[in-house]
Amino acid sequence: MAEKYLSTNPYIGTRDFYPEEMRVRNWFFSIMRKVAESYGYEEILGPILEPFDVFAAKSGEEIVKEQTYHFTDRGERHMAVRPEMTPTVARMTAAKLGELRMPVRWYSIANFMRYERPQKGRLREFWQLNLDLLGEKGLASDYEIVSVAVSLLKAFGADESMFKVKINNRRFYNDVMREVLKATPDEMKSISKAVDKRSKLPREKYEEWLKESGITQDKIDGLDRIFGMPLKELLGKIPSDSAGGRELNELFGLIEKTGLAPYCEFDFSIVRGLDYYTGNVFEVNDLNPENRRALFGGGRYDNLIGLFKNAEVSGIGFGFGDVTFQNFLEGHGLIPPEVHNNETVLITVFDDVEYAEYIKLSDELREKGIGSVIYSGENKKMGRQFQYAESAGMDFAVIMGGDELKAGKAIIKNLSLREQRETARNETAQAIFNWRKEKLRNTLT
RNA sequence: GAGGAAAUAGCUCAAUUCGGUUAGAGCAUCGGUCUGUGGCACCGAGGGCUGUGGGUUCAAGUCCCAUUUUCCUCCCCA
Repeated sequence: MAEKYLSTNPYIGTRDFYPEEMRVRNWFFSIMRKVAESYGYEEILGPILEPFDVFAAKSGEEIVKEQTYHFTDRGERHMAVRPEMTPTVARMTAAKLGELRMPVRWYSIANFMRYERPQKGRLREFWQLNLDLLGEKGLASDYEIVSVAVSLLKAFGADESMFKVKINNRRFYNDVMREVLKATPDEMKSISKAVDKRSKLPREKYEEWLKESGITQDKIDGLDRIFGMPLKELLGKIPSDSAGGRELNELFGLIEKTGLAPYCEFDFSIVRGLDYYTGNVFEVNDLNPENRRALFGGGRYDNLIGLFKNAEVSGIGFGFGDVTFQNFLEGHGLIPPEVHNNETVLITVFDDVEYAEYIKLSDELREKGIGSVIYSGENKKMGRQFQYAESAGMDFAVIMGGDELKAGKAIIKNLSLREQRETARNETAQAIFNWRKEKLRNTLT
């Protein structure tokens, strides 16, 4: 027999956002927006569906073949639910190449889907801040992107003990593999896959993995020597005209002269899964041992626009997922308690005041930009009314009983501080506004 | 795609080695003590086909099979 009712569970790997969850999400995305805009980035958005081919060309085999939700529409078009934003950004840039003034600084906050087995820090539907700088090849833009990444985390109160930006370069990586390790293109592929595991896997397993791919002990030892070398030494071992080496060297030159040095480090194991990266690539890691996942991943892509137009527009950017980020915030205790409140005022009610008076008060508050709700429970004990307000996350209550009404006054009560102030009835909105501002100042200092 | 663990009230968990009356508690919710100041106390109430479907048995929350979901690990990645 069929089940009597439909399941209330959201689809596997997706989440419902109730007000409580939505508040947290809105809070951190609004801070991200401010940071992005402080660097001159403008918000964009694209459709959730793109032609399958937009992703097929460059996103990496695994993502497209195994993890994309795709289907044929009624017009026989092969469509995919976006698993990432960058191809859409490339398409949008290519579409308006002639009229866009370069460089373009864009960001978006959007949801994506990947058909995967959900686990810690990874779901099937996730949201992501995506930020890209297009049309500028110089290292200043690489630096800027790293700087935005660091600023984003610092805006939440994170410091260098909590995260690390790990930087490498695709071209440099290839040069080192070829010149120092003398690896063939085939070997390079297998090594790339294993490199990521080097620090995570037990040593024997790591070696076993490599040997299975036909990598000799000689080369494994060579790899170890490479990983042991600081960037400067490695740079000395490859030809001085290596573009990747120069890019990496210049980027670190800037980083060392500015405030970013404590947050960044060179890490030869950062390769990134997406196929379209060409130059500098980076990953931001949570240093909390409980949340060993990359918070961001990003890098430079030189050839993506070329999919759509015969033009060379280089871009650099990153994606910053909400699932791992929330783990990051929770893990480091960076979600302030006020986030769980909303700015709504409860108007408490008394039987010795006509209900119409409360409607008038509520309308007045709304007109002045203060959201309010009139208490509507059966039980009108004051304690009950306050409890209701607090559990609903409201920050203020207004008390206007018969006595206050006669005197032309009202009492505003800050629910979290449990303090109250008397105000003239017609200045209620202003008084709440002022008190909220005080509160904000206190939390900022 | 591979492996492991789990699923009992809205939430967190109980339910006596080996199946045995009517499946309990805390928290939360609602009502009351108590309509002028909420985090306390006391009293009371509602809420369960024990994830779903089969099977074994006189008897299943408990044992077996399947299935779904959740969590974890791997692959991969944000």
